[in-house]
Amino acid sequence: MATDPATWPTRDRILYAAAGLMAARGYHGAATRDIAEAVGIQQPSIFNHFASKAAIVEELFEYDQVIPAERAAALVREGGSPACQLYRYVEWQTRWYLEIPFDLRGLREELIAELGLESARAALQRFRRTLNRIVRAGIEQGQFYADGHDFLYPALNALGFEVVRLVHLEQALGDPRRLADAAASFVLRATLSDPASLVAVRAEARVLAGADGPLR
Amino acid sequence: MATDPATWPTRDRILYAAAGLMAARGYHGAATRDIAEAVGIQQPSIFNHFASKAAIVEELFEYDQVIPAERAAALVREGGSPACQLYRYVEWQTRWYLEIPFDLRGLREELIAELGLESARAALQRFRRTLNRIVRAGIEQGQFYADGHDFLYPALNALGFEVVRLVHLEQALGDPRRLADAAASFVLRATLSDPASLVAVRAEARVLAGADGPLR
DNA sequence: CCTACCGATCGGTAGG
DNA sequence: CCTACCGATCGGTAGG
Repeated sequence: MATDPATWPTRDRILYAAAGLMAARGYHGAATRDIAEAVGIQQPSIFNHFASKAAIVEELFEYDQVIPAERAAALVREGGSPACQLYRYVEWQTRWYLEIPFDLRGLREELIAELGLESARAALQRFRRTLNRIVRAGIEQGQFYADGHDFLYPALNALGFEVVRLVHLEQALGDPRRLADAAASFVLRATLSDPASLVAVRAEARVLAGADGPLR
Repeated sequence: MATDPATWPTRDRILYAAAGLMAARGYHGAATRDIAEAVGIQQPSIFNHFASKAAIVEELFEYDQVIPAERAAALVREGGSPACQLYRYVEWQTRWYLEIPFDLRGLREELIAELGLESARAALQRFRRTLNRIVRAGIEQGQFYADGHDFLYPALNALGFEVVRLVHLEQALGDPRRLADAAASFVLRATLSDPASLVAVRAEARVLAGADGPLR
């Protein structure tokens, strides 16, 4: 997809407009007429591209849940210490939300159950399992502080949210890699039993990722 | 307010039902008819207690923004090191969300602007200023890691969310004070330039709070 | 706190 | 991708 939404195919422009409006006013607050107006088409034309309003959201959850869950699982398969896996995931997540053009903050988890979005539900479950596995292994091996994991999942969510917020404020973000490292370091400082080992974790991650790991 | 919502005055039961439904389906997804049904009255009767649907939300923001902002400012006035102030605020916030009966997760910040809720807007601004002051002082004094503050505000929000989620899952939470300490410790480990100083920060907070500080 | 009801807006369909 | 339109539901009012 090109960087300027105005040049995109209608289908993608619908996704883009829907995401933005739902981020501002929530799923029920974003009317299909508002979405159509932002795209520059009439409201019923939306249903030539999507079977329903829920189908638009389902596709947005692909970016917000399905792909991140797959990536987390892939990073675990690539090995490394639990802290290294966590570091690499947060780093990847940050760069992911920086790269995609959609504002996904309107995608509250409750929508998955309300709209019956099966693939998103399965992805969320998979992601939580993967994260739990990393945390449990890290605690067993003494790499993670034993009590910190209660807040890890919401902390990850919050960092994702914050990155999206910063992107859509068009704030000066600086280098994506620097921001990704800052986010991952924040999480790991809160989680590592020995925060001084963060330097070693970062080095381990760099080796595993190679000099210039691709985003996807 | 008693612990069983069924025994409350109608006005409070409207607040309780509205909060719960908005947490599940968002502001626009929670219809006044749904709220009335949960309360056990007819839909138009709601407007005998509140001038509008927005007025219900405005009162809920009192618990979610106005009171926390006041408390943060009060804690700063009570002194102590910046880390101590931050620790005490997170601890208080956790106990606050554990104590109040409302599920406030439907109160997205964007609602404040959309509905023109002036007191909530002012409180949010005040809270952010207070938090920035603490963080700036902590960095200047070398107590906080200089790069961590980007993620502090969203991290605080996330912890609040998570506590509310745990409460409404009716999960075994154990001692509120233990959970409050865990939340505050999580934030401070991510923020302190020397995480080992957390023990000293905790001790400083205990002295300032006295043996048994009241919640309000 | 109720019944009766209002105009506005909702997601979606028919048919081209 | 459009116009015309549907039944359902929305927040809120009138009047008791």
